[in-house]
Amino acid sequence: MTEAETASRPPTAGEREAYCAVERQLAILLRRANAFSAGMGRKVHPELDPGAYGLLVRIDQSSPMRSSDLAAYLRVGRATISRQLKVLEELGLISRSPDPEDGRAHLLALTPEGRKRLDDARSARESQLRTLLAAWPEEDVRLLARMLERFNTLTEGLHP
Amino acid sequence: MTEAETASRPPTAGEREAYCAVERQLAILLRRANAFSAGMGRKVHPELDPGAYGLLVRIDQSSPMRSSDLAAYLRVGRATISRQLKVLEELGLISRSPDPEDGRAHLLALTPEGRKRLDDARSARESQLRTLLAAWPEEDVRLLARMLERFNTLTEGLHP
DNA sequence: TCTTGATCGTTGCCTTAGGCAACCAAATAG
DNA sequence: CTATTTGGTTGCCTAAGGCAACGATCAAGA
Repeated sequence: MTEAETASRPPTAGEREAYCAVERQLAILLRRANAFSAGMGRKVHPELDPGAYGLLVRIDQSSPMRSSDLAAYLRVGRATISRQLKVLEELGLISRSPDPEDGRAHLLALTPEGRKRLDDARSARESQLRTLLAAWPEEDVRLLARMLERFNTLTEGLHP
Repeated sequence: MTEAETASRPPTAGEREAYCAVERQLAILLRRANAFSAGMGRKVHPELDPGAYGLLVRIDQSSPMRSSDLAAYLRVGRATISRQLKVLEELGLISRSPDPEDGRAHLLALTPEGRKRLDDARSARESQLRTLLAAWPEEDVRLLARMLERFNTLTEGLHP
């Protein structure tokens, strides 16, 4: 069956039930996200707040990058990113150098201190997650990661 | 292997990689959660904001229930729940009747109007999700739901 | 070349969600 | 009958994010 057919025909009862289940579980997860993120990063250096963590991860993956790219990737306005980057720069975790090819833009990169803090935070979060998932076999952990990744990929190409 | 053994021995390289992958995908999902929720509920009646939706779902599942149960379930303070319930009551979507067995507590339930709005919101969100997941076979959608449910269950028994 | 429009980043002002602490009323222990 | 605990509400605070406005820069066209 093609994707177009899948999108155009009415859903079967089974499909409706499946979508509804995803929708319900996502609602729970997203609703608990705050407390969850807090628990995830509480052990880390307190100045590295949960919000900053996501920025550092992405900068680490794709530096050098510009702040508007970061905003688009995280589906957040440039204003939000700008404010959070200012804090990260004041803490010495990132550097903003002028883009040699575009006088308006700045290029972001982790400082050595930023990389160290990011590694600390990452292993702390990983350890929290390990505690939580201790009873799962490794294949299930991998499967969860793969399903989440596939789902995240779906939201990649949305640009509103 | 028992759960205790799993929790106590050091992780293998493969396991570390698996936890790290889950951690990374969760970070992306949670970071995009705001924009995602907004997109999910934008089509619904605007007075039914994304935050209220999660409350209505839970009240629908487990009514009659008390507001402190709701707070514990969603991992937020009683204050937050109280304020949001006040709005929902003013909109006529829920009723708060005194608990006959405990003079301090109130029992929450959906009003007919609340149920109607919830059904509208649910089917709108379900439809958005269907558009997003159109290319997935039904088994994969079910699998995603099941993995999310299993993960959410892990956070059920946490009481900080 | 100069002008017009688009883009990058920043800042000000606003709303919303949520936490903490104080409080009241009701229940329960002694 | 007091003392402590618990359910719910409210006041005050912070953090995150959106929108709009702005300055600076780039790009395209007359």
